Amino acid sequence: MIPKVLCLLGPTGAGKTEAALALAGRFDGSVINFDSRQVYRDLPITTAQPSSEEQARCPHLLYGFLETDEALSAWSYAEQAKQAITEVHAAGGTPILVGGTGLYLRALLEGMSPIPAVPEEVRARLTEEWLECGPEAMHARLRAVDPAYGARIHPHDRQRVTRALEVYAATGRALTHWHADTAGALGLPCLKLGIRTEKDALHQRLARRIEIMMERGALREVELALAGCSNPDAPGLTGIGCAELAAHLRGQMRLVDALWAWLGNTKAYAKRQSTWFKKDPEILWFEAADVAAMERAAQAWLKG
RNA sequence: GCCGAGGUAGCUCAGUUGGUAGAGCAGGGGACUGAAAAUCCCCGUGUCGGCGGUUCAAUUCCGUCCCUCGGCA
Repeated sequence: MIPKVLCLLGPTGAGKTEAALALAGRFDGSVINFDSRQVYRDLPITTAQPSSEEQARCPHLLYGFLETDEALSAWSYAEQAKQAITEVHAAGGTPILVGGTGLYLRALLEGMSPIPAVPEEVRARLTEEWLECGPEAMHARLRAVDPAYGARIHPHDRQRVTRALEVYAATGRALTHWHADTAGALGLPCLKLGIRTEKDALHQRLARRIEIMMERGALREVELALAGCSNPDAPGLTGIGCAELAAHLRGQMRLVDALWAWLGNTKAYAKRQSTWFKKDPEILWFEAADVAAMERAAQAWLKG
């Protein structure tokens, strides 16, 4: 039997955690994370992971399980999330996906192209070449091997240009060809519930949330994470808030400026998330506080 | 009161050897297939402090006034 999955999504700070607990209580749910930063063990405060009290109220999976210097690819995330869904379903619970990383959710529900893992040294070499040759030359190389993708991607988009080139270097196939195939889609029935918040209200919540994080020891948390990690560019340290506090701890920024930058970057991130989710016609949108309406929608769908 | 330094975009500032001005941040919109809280793209008329003067033309030069910040009294 194929598990029915609930999904709760929306921009950061919209109130997903509270709504998730309500849904979990109602439908015997287990919460499965799809947020790319809440996976880091040493940064629970800065990444706004549910507190231990909240996590005690129902099973929580895929939170805080990675070391700061470990990266999590979308593919790898999707594999682990599938496993988690299977486990929850086998135990008779309702899987509830909660998070805000659109790419991870897409990878899980719709699959990705079955591209083999690219050796680390290939990526390292291309990153170096980017620095040596510059964006225009690298983009010209991309257009030569994959004109279609080159036309879609801006020359300055370092991450995508080097990614396309590393896939070509490692597999001899253009990314456009790979994208014609997808694999790993589960065909899961999934009800997507979106939390929408009025912008000014969201911005106030985000500002308040930063204050709370500071009260809970965000600065100390980042200090310890930095101390415990030899790589200053580690994936876990690139999260919003962490990067700004790290700059302050290194003496590059006054604390007030770091907090201000943190808020600004969080707002911009919330906007990027909204832009991503806006394009998904499957999402049913709800006002932040209207948990009852979400429960009704979920109830009707789970029965139907 | 005197001597300096300033007053230009919401903020911090650049600039125009005279031809009505542009960066960063903030704000708005968008892209997105294994780094995604990542990585990128697009969007700038503002009495250039007020008023006079010189000039074909002043935000720019001159005068004067107002305001801010230092220093000296």
